[in-house]
Amino acid sequence: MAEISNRPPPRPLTLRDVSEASGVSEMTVSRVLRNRGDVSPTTREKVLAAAKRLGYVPNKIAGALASSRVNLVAVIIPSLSNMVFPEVLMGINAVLDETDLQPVVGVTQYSPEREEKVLYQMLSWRPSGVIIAGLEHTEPAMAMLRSAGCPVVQIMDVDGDPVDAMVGISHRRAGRKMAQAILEAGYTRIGFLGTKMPLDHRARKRFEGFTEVLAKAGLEIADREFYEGGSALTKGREMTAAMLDRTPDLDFLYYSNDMIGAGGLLYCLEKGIDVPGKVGLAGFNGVELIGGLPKRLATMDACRVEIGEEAARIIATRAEDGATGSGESVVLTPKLELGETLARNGQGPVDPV
Amino acid sequence: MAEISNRPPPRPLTLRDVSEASGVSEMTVSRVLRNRGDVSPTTREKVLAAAKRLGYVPNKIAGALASSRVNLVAVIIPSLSNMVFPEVLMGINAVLDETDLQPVVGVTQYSPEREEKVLYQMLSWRPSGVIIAGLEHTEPAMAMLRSAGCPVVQIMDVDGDPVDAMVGISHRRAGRKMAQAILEAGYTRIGFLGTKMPLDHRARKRFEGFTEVLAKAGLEIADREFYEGGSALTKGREMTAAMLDRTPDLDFLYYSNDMIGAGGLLYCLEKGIDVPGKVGLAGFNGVELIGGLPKRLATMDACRVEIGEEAARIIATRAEDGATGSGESVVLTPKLELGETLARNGQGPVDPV
DNA sequence: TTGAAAGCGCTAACAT
DNA sequence: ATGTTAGCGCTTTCAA
Repeated sequence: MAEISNRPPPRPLTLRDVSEASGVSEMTVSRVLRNRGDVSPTTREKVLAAAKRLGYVPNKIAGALASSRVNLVAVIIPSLSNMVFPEVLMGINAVLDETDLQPVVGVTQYSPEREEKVLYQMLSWRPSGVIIAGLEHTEPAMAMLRSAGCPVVQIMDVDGDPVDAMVGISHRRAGRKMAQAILEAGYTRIGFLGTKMPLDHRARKRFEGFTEVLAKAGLEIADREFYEGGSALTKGREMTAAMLDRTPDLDFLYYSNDMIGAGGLLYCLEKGIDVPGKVGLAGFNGVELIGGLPKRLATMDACRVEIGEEAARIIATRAEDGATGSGESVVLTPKLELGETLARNGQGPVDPV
Repeated sequence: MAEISNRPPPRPLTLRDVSEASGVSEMTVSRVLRNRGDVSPTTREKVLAAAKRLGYVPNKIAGALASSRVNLVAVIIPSLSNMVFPEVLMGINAVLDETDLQPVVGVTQYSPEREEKVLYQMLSWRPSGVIIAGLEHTEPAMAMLRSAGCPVVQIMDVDGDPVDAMVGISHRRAGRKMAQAILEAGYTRIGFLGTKMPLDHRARKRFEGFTEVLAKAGLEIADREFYEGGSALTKGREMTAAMLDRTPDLDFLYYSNDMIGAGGLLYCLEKGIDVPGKVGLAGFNGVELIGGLPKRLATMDACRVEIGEEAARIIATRAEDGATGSGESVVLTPKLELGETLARNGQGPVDPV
């Protein structure tokens, strides 16, 4: 029996190895492996067999350099700990899976400096597209986005001007709509509970829209509470307790996200507080979890998965078309869901916004 | 005033552009930009200034090809919709952030075929390391991992043999420990509720460990219920209702994850069922959310963040050392947390496992 | 249908 | 401390 070495070669295999093993030129091997150009079925088989037998994995680095085509899409998001962003990623994944594009995820922790670094790193791979959360960036980051040389889609927010394309919802409008619904239901002593995040522009815009409508009605936020870190559900509980203790005459609590809202809801139910009779509650995001709570929390869907899908679709389409389009703008409209925690005296708002 | 064009150049900038703009050789520019070798402070400044002024972003594709060094780490996980995996990613991110390594995430949707494809894609970028969930893979995937030519860390599970390194917990042991704790607390009519996932080997192993201990005590699972898709919290509610309805004499419900457990807990509390007196409950994972529930659910910490950190640390260390180590095996021990839902007659287990 | 030559933009290795 | 030369492993382009 001839001696056959099965040890994996110490050096990664190259096209040349496949070429020699199949007795066909490197060029033809390359053509077979990429399904480009005409190759006779016989040759094709020979090459495929050799490649498989050797366990050849093409080197995309070299391929990308030679063709200046890279199938990577840079995705830059602030965080992974808030399910909102993994959900956006799911949308992106779902669409890119149909193409040969690969998402590469960078996380900024809501830090502009980290965002700048991550963006620089990603651009140095010359990706086929950039999907980045938000419209606000440092000046250097903006400069990089402008001269990225590939489609750039800014997501989640549409209150502002994009560098190129954008996909998202208007958080200012979301805040306004919620305020309107609350006022129409007859609530007037309203508390706000949210994150202590000066750099979360979207939360800020929602808050601004919210207070704007209150102001028009001659009202102000009656109390407010902010948190940082920790389990959102627990924080929601604690903040709610603190606030109702401090300002007992509040009749509505507006939470900047569903998780703290859920915590607040559980707290109120435990304390036997009549929701939404005595106190109404609302959150933001429309997370799936709400359906499993004892009462469905009022919320507004942030269209997370859809945003990811649309953004990916823009990149994918431009990649196919050879970068036809530009400046696409997809404005999604979050649905207001009253659930069972926003309806005073059994009467909900009439026709919000 | 001289005419200065500020339009971004149509062609991406190269080292050569910086070289010409600064009057220094390409090689020296390269050295400055990578902080390699000795460069006089004067030259250094000139180069840095030119690079910044032009907005030069190095091309890592070319760099990687020339140096055969790639700062990418392939991370392959089954899903993003279960917070477990984003948490692992957070651990990986936290550690890699200290290095110049970049994680690239691939999602398999628990499909072995997709896993194979994703792995192939990632390996074609010749990453500096692979972090992949699980010990079970298709034969071709195993072959790829074996000949990856870089560190491979299999995570989450340690019940089996790794290709190279592994970091995780023993799910079989976790199942055993929980069963033991339940039996010691005096529960005997036990129902199991979990996902309908033949490909979730870790859930399967927990279940096996669990039933193994029951069997030794002469017991069997008294009822079982499986689900697929949908909101875990809601499913937990529904399955619990169905099971207690069908088998009213159950005194314990073991859930394969905390989210469905939380749903079950909320349901029981609403129905006024005495927990843990009439029915005890336990989940798995140790998610943060548990702290915000009306009663803390018994669970077992799956060490998610820590697993990510350790895995990343192995890759990072080997990347520094020039691949010294090999075959590292980190076995973490999940803490059993009895919470407030596993203690019959106010008496918890004595000394589990 | 196949092959040969010439780079892609950078860095290793060797001058100087 | 700086420059020169020769590739890295592929694909593009042109030729046969």
